[in-house]
Amino acid sequence: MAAIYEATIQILLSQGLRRLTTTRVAERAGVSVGTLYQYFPNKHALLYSLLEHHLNDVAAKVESACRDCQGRNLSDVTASIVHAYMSAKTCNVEESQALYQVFAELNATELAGHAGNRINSAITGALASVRDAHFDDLPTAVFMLRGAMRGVTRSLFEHSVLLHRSGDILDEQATLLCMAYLRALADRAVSQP
Amino acid sequence: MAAIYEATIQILLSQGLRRLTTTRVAERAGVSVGTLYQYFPNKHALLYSLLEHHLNDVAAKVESACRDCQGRNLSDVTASIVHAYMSAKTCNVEESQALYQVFAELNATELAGHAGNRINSAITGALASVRDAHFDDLPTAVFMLRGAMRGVTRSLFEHSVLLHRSGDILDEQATLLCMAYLRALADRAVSQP
Amino acid sequence: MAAIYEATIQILLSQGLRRLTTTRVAERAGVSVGTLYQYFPNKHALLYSLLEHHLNDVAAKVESACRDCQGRNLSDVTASIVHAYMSAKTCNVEESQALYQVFAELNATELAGHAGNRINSAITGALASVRDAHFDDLPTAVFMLRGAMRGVTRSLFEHSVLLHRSGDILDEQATLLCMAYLRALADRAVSQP
Amino acid sequence: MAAIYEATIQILLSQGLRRLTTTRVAERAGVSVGTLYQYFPNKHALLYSLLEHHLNDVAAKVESACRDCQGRNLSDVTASIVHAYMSAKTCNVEESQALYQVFAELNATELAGHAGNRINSAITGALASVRDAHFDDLPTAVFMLRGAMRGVTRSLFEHSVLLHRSGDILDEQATLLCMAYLRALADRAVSQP
DNA sequence: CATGAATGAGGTTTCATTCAT
DNA sequence: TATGAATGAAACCTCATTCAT
Repeated sequence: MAAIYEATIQILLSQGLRRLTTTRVAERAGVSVGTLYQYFPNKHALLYSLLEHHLNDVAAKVESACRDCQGRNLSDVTASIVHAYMSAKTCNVEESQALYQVFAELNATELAGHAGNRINSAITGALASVRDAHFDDLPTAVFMLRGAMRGVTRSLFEHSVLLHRSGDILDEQATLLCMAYLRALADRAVSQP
Repeated sequence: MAAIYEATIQILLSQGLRRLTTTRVAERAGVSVGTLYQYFPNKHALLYSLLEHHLNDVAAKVESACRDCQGRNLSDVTASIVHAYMSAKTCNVEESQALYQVFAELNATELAGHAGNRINSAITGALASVRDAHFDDLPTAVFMLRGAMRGVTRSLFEHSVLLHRSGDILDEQATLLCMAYLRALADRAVSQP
Repeated sequence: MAAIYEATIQILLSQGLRRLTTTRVAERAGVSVGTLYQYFPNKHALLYSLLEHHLNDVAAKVESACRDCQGRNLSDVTASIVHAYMSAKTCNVEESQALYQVFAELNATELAGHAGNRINSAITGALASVRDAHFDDLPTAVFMLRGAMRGVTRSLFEHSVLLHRSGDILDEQATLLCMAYLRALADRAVSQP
Repeated sequence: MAAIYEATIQILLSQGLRRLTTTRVAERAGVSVGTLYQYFPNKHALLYSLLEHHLNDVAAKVESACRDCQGRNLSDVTASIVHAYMSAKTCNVEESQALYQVFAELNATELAGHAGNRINSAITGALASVRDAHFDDLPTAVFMLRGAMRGVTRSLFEHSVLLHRSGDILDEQATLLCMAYLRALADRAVSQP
């Protein structure tokens, strides 16, 4: 089954979602179509499952990072979250990249919903525990944060050249982006009681 | 031809890219398939053209906003850019939403490349003209900015509920996000000469 | 479309329902599969339509015969009905024979229902109008009559040799079968008031 | 093996011949496909065997009834035969009903041939032994009789409501149908020597 | 013997595209 | 120029059958 996942990703990258056929996946995975259909009831389920795994991986990493930085100050917490998110996405570049197509095809809202909620909760918890800052409207803050990280990551994959650019610049910039925003939010909360 | 574009978007929204067939588009547009094929050499060209229009629209609006705020201070420039980008995306919600699928399907890098370059240039020019701030690494700053705006917008469309939320909160938050980032960058440039 | 019907019947006879594929039907009909699917939304619809036509033909012939013998005596009416039914089935031997398989496959109850009701009504009307006999329980009589004709016809097709046997013997025997039954029923009704 | 037969019938009734797969049969029977293939060389053999059993059952019951009424008068003999046939079919409603599909699929002529010959011989013998009647053309008489019983029974299963109707009416009517016919035949033989 | 994962030919259906009218 | 019936390659999926365990 790992072979099937792997094959799916390879084809997604080399031929695109449009040319991803169950037959081709099976062939590349070195099994027969019939075998593929014993693991997944249909093509949709295969893609769904692949995406689910990926999103859960990301969610797990973010959750873990958020647990580990509970109660620290804003700088540490933000850096942890951003790093966890971005490295989860970039540690397996091919997979991440391949899945963007799948995400658009599947009505991914539902799927993103589950993993998305896990991420939301984790980040919300972490931000609420920050020692040196307070946020009035956490849901909005978290929404903006995720949007920003997501967009930056997505753009990163499109300009794949940048991926190999002394890797940490973007991580650092993304942290700066998020931190500056959160600090601004927190300052506002203080000055507008 | 406007009818064909319109029909394409309708079908994209109601049936998804997967079920978008040239026959269905023609039917919905009230013309015959043959006619459709006189305007567009093939299906790909139709989608490509649709996306191109959209991206050029956005680029044009951002360019216009950037021209209008040349030489102003950071707050004004940032607010202008963010507002131009987000309102360009949200003024025609259905279209924007529908096109996400197309964007993923087409190897959009090429396409985004052209309109993308226009946007990059415009923002770069605007930021360079800002009176009260200076940026060492403009390309990176612009890259981050676009990524952030893009991600926020994308998330917005997925949680379509938020679209109807007292409209300007997100615009305002996005501006805050971008401005805080740019200010932080500028401050850094000053203190690390 | 006539070519498609014809091809379907040919294949049903030569290869059986099991080997009847849409591709084969199209090929034999001299059209492409695509064309077949422009006339019939799916395989089931093709078979259904074929069967419907046949059953309606039979129903029409029986109805016509029943109209023409209104008010005659039992002998004439019975002979007319039996002859109409059997000749409707035997005038197009191949078609009738081929359709037995289809009838079993489709949950034909529904289909037979419509044409079946037409036949029932026609026969009921004819029997009610018979001058020299009266029936207490017409529904049952009609049910038995149809069952008998049907079974005899069916057996006839299985022993296709008999089809070429001085054709009218079976028609005559079937008439005898039905008439004897109806006469017995009528006599009973008289003697058991 | 009884479990396999049973499972086959269940699936035939619940899903239809089209969805009857060896895997499904095995699963429902609580064995593995491999095991199923140790009892039956292939799917066709399973269905064939099932049908054969059924037809032999019917044949055996008719034969038995015919033996028991040797030398009686026409009424008794006819009633015996009809009752034997119809009760053989209705004692196991589900099985009978399920097998109609199989009968149509298999080129049943061959199969029906064997059991059919047994039934033919039995009925022929019984009719030949009747004390109070004589038939010139026994083969035809038997052919008609079987056809009539068969058609009535088949219709009965299609209108499954009727199955629960004070059970014996149809048995009685079928007897009436057959007896009237045979009596008419016998009378004719006498008057047309 | 029993098992059931693996096979892959073959079936149904869709759809981009053409071309005679 | 506009039409839309026809095309047929190619997609998804099923299932009878085998064979290593």
